[in-house]
Amino acid sequence: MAFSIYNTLTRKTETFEPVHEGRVGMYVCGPTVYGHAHLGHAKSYVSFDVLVRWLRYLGYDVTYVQNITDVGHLTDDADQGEDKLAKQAVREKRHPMAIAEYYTASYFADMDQLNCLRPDISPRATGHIPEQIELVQTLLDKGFAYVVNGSVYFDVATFKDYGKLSGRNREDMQAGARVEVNAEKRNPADFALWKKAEPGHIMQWNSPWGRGYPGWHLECSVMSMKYLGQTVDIHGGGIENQFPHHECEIAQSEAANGVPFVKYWVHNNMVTVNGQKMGKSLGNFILLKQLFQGDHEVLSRAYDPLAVRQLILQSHYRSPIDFSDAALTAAQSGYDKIARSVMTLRNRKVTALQGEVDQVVCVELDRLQAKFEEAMNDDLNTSVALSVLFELIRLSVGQLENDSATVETLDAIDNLFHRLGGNVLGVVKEQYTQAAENDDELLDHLMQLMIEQRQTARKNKDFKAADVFRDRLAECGVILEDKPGGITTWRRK
RNA sequence: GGCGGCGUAGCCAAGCGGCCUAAGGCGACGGUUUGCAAAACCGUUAUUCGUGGGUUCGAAUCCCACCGCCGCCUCCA
Repeated sequence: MAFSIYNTLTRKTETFEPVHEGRVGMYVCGPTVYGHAHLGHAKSYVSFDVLVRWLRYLGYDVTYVQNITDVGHLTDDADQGEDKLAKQAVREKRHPMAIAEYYTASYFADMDQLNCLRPDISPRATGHIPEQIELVQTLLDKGFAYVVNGSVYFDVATFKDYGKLSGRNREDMQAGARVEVNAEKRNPADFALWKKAEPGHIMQWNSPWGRGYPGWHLECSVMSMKYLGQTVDIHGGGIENQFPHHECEIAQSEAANGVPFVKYWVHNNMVTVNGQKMGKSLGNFILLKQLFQGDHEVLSRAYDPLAVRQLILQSHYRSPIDFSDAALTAAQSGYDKIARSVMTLRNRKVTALQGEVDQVVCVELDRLQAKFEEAMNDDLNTSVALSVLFELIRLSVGQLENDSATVETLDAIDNLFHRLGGNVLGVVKEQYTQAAENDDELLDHLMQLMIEQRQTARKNKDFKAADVFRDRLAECGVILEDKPGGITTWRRK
């Protein structure tokens, strides 16, 4: 069965066939780096990470490009609103590029925790200003754009396909227009390609039209074309970007190139928190760092990044997901079960006997792999794929209870955990350690416990036992030092 | 006002015309195990899919109506 994916452009699930056989170019709208990543980023990038991993599993040579938006565009196309990066820069009293640098590093750190593979290319918008100017010039030359007072706008009336992605037409939008009309535009639906910089605007560049900065749809078109060609196989992003962002990308790209910009548009759905849209003003805005540390009033504890990943994969990427403390707790329990089962299996391999692979187990493994592949091929049904992992656990448990299970049989099971749970879903780790993330704190507590036990022995004049404590700890590389006043401290050797 | 989605057990969630008297996870309950716990393991937990009609030999799955919830249409992943 071939891989099928839902294409927003055609509103159908289609069999996936890349433009060039065996190779896939995939572009995903990346974050604007003016703050730490939040739950919405997690859902989006975990979903696309699984898509990349699945394509690679299928044998495609994937080039995954995800931009970093390091120039904060205006909040709308009218001459109002603020540049988000500049705003944050003022708040933090740092240069906008320092802000971008800082939050880019933060973003990658969070995505690493979620076990998202790094994109092959992470191009920065500010590193592609010449290319963006070039595209604007092309559009002007071809008559799809016009200059007004140092700004350049795309003339929507010249592009007949405008609205094909989002199912809108210009008439409807004019009827329901809410955005204050920018007097410079010929048509309210026209969008900025290049904006004239106001005197106070920090991030600005020279252009044929004067000092200014690029419109917010431009960077994705330019960087997608530069690294992946005029027609990319997959362009992904959040559903909220379907209009106007992606619609505008299509318009400017196809007007310039005369060929389709994207073959498959893939959009993932949004997250809610406790049933409501996540928003800064609603008090339910959760950053990933807060989630991983349990540092938020709606959270009862810290959650393992991979448990969060598992929660995301439990539902479909095109369905909205509601994050709640209860949902996270449930996902954490499920994740712990997988981790413990895999650990138990791997530990057992050390002592198991050598021999033949159990053929009955093999047949079952083949069945599970087929079920997994079928689910993933069906528009990435990660929920069913994940359920296969739990079936695999049951199979594994059965073998662990069987004293004559061979290393080879256990290996075959582990191999499937590794390939399906690890390589594809990214919830099974390569290596598990008993140690917690915050080892130092744990160590402190354990040492305190040890010292208390030894104090009790000393109080009872059981110096022999007290010495055994000290000697055994010394063997572990820990030195105990008895200070005056009955205080005992410890240090590493 | 325009566009789109959703409503399946206590909770999350898959299924999208017959294999469904509906996966999987969490929780709960009963049992095995345990000095007691924890963990682990076994079992039970929806004859029914928001409500009411209709189409069909057959519907959770298609159509209509109604009720309820959510998102997008302004930057947002």
